[in-house]
Amino acid sequence: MKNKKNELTKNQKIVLDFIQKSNKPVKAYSILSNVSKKGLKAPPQVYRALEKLIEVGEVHKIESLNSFVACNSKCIEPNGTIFSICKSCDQTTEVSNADLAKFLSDFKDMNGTQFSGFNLELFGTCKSCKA
Amino acid sequence: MKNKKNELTKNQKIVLDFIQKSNKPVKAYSILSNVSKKGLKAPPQVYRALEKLIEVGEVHKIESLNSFVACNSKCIEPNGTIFSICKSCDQTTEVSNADLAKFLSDFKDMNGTQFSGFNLELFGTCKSCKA
DNA sequence: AAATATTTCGTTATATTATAACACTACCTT
DNA sequence: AAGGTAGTGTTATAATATAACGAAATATTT
Repeated sequence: MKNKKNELTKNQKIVLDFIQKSNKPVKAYSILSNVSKKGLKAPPQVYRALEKLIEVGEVHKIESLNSFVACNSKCIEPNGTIFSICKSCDQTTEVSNADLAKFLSDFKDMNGTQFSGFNLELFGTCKSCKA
Repeated sequence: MKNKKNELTKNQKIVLDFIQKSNKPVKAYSILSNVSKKGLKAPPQVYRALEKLIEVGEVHKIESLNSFVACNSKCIEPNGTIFSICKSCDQTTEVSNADLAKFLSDFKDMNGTQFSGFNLELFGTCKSCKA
C-alpha cells in the first residue's frame, strides 16, 4: 500500500480549496498568487499539488486554456473529460451526458482498438455572453 | 474581398512545408530551429505563420502537446478536430470517422444549444508502442 | 523503536511556450 | 498614386512549466 491514510496533504488541500471556490478555470500562476499568503511561494509547489489532484481526479486541466477546474464530481467517465467552454468569456462547465460519455468510451479506431482516455472540449457561447 | 490570390505567403509556406514533412506533431520552437536557415529567426514569425495556417485549416494545434500537425485533408468537420494520441510516443493521427464527427457536431447541451466547434483528443497506445 | 524507503516540501534556477510593440514593406483595391 | 490591409523583421518580455537538490515528514520493514 502506498499511503495508508489516503488523504490530501496541506498544500494539496489549499490548492484544491482555491480551485473549488473559483467559478471559472484558474491558471497556475493565479492559484499561486492567491494562495501565497497560505505559504505556497513558488511555482513547483502549485504544480506539484495540481499534479496530484489531477491524478486522484479532483481536478481537471483544460488544455486549451492552460487552466484548471475542480471536478464537479458528476464525472461519468473516469478516464475521460468533457467540457463546454465559452469562446467569449472562458466560462467552463463539465458536461455530464451519459450518451456522449458512452459513445466516446466505446469508440474504437479503424483497427478496432479502444482508447484508454479522452478529452473533449466543446466551444460555444454561454448564456450570459449571448444575452 | 480580403485577398485576391488566396495564397500563402513565403513564411507560411515554409512553416507548412516543414509541418507536412514531419510525421509527428511538432513544437513551435522545433519549427523555428528547423526553418531558421530559411530566414525565420524569431518566434513571432513562426507563431504568426501558425496562426494563419490554423485559421485556413491547413494546420491544427494539439492542445495537450502544445504541438502542431498538418491537416490530413480528410477533415470531415470544418469546426472540429479529432485526434488519437499515443500516450507513450506522442504519435498523433487525425481521426476521420463520420459517425463520431456527426455525433459531436450534432451534440447539444442541456438547454438544447449546439456548439460551434470542438476538439477531441483520444489517448491510447499506438501499434509500434504496443509491439 | 530503529532503520529504511517513499513521498512531500521548500527553494533556486532555468526551460519552454507565447505575445506585445514598433517601425517598415509588399501587395491589393480603388 | 493613394490608401488600406496583411505580412515582415526585430527586440524585448510575458506566461507557463519543470529540473534539480537537500531537508523534512510520513510509511513500511526489520
